[in-house]
Amino acid sequence: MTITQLYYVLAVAENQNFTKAAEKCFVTQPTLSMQIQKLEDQLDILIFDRSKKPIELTEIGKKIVTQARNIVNESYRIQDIVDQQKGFIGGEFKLGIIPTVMPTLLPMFLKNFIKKHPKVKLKIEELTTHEIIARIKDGHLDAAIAATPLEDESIKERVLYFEPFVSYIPVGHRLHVNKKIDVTDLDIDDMLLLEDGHCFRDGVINLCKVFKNQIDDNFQLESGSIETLIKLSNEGLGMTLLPYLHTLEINDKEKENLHYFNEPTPAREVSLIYHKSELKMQIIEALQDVISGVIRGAIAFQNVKIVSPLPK
Amino acid sequence: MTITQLYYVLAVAENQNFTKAAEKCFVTQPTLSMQIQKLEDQLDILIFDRSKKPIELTEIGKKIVTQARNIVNESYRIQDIVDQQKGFIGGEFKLGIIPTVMPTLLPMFLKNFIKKHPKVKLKIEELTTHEIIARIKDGHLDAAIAATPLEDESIKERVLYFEPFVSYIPVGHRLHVNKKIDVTDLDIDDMLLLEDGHCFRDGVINLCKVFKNQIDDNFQLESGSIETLIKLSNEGLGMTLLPYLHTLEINDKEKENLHYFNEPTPAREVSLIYHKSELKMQIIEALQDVISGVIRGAIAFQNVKIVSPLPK
DNA sequence: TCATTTTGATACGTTTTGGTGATAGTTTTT
DNA sequence: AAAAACTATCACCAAAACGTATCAAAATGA
Repeated sequence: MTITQLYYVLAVAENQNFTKAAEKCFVTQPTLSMQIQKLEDQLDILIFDRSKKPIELTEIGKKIVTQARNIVNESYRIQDIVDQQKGFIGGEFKLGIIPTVMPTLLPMFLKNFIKKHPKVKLKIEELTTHEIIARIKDGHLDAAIAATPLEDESIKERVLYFEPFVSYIPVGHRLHVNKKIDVTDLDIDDMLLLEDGHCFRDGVINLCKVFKNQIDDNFQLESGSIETLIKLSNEGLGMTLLPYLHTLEINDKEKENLHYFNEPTPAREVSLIYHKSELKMQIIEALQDVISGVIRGAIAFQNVKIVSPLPK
Repeated sequence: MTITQLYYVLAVAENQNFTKAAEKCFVTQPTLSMQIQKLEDQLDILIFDRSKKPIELTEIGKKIVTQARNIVNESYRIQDIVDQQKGFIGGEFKLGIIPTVMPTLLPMFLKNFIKKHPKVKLKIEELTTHEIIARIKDGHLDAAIAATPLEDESIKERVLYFEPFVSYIPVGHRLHVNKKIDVTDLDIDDMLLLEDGHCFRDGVINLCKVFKNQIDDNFQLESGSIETLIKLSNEGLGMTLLPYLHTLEINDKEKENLHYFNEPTPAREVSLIYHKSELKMQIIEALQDVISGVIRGAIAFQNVKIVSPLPK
């Protein structure tokens, strides 16, 4: 049994296809077939059920894949230990970011980070919290930036900042006259929401403390981007909530529609999250340093109250 | 990096000697040297400091060895998963047993176990609790039988039985007239003890609740075996305590010197212990089944009070 | 101090293994 | 029925792993 064989098994399990798996591993398909057969022979079991199309794992195959992932990940840690010892910060690093953080935070720290750590090959992907959690667990992401707390056993969190919610209330809305807004003023029914899947949406819903059995979904305006929410709101279709960093980028005219909350200001907690196995911690810590550095000064709120990003 | 290379590193780290390590791995010394060099080259570090004699691990080498042990152990688990799936109970199994349990318990279950599980190649070693803990942690033992609780994070325990302490009081001793003995009657100063390192000794000391600052060690009779303790006691050199199973094997004359304790009877807890990683659980459970089977009936005490086997 | 032993590294030849390309045999898709 | 997609198998090659013989350095010991 070799680490390579286990790696091949993982590739086939993920792609459900020998040919594609071979490409991902940069070897030919026969190589992969033979190595996996060899492993199966040695263990005297079948890992894959080749009669099913697409290929499936056998019962024991599933258990072996779990353990194989373990071993392969642990083997990466050897290089990690060496890097740590040498103080080397580099190599490929896959970072996920949720959509409502990506456009505002990324420009703030990316150049800084690349300049400070040129040897790190950052691969950044915009993903929902749900996708992020799955990919951190299966090793396809090294870390991610998401709203927390996630309450997930196998994921660790390092808080980066607290980002207050700000109301965006168009002229003519019943709340537009109020200078400051209180959480109790909110009504989920005239609130423009992001599409399902965005944790910011869930945060807003949690904040509104919906007591009704279900949200009235006969006519619920939803959008995929915060930019669109603002435009819809301008059209008089309702108010909406924005993450604080977004409010720094809207034009002066629109800024007049911003209404801050009474303290304690509701806010989301934005964290750097990563697998509990703590692989590539040097890079994770480097990221944390850079982001904390740029965010310091950008957000200066006291007395915030964290809103859960999870659908209840 | 291969699992084999990591295994070689472990062997050298343990033996502090390439030649001996090579023997243990059933390869020649150049093979081992080359593979380790190759790994060191790939990682671009030195794992061993070859200038020291005997050879030493470098700082980073120590970390790598820890991780290598991890990976190698986890790789064994693949075979384990397969065995479990097949219901196969076999292969080499290294069991440690503490000296005060070995002679009484081993004959009771060994034949049974071998008959029931002929494919298991049992390698049994008599070791102190201290040695057992170390060897379970470094993977040289698969499981052990010892007095518990051990309060060790990385070791799991499955209680096999509670074995009462029985007083052995020779004719002429001040307590010989008492039919039953109470814990409060005990005096550490006229008690014959096993040598240092035996957990049964520590159990006895704990039982005696020594309030004095230190045991009077000007003249303290100690012995390496319980047989000897009985003989010394017969010579009038003091009383001693025996584990219950030992009392089943002494001759009728000596049986008259046995005095049981008032309830709650002080007893030691004897458990099957193993690493928390739960490798070879099928065999461990098979062992537990067999031992529990033979012990049932052999010990029928209610109302026992467990004495800690750890030196305080 | 000088011979002997121990021990790790090196050189080189042999065997094993991991890998490729071509192709055959299935199953699925069109 | 033909084409496409996919995995298994075969022959072959290059690289890796391993063994034997040998060397150099350090430790041992007389």
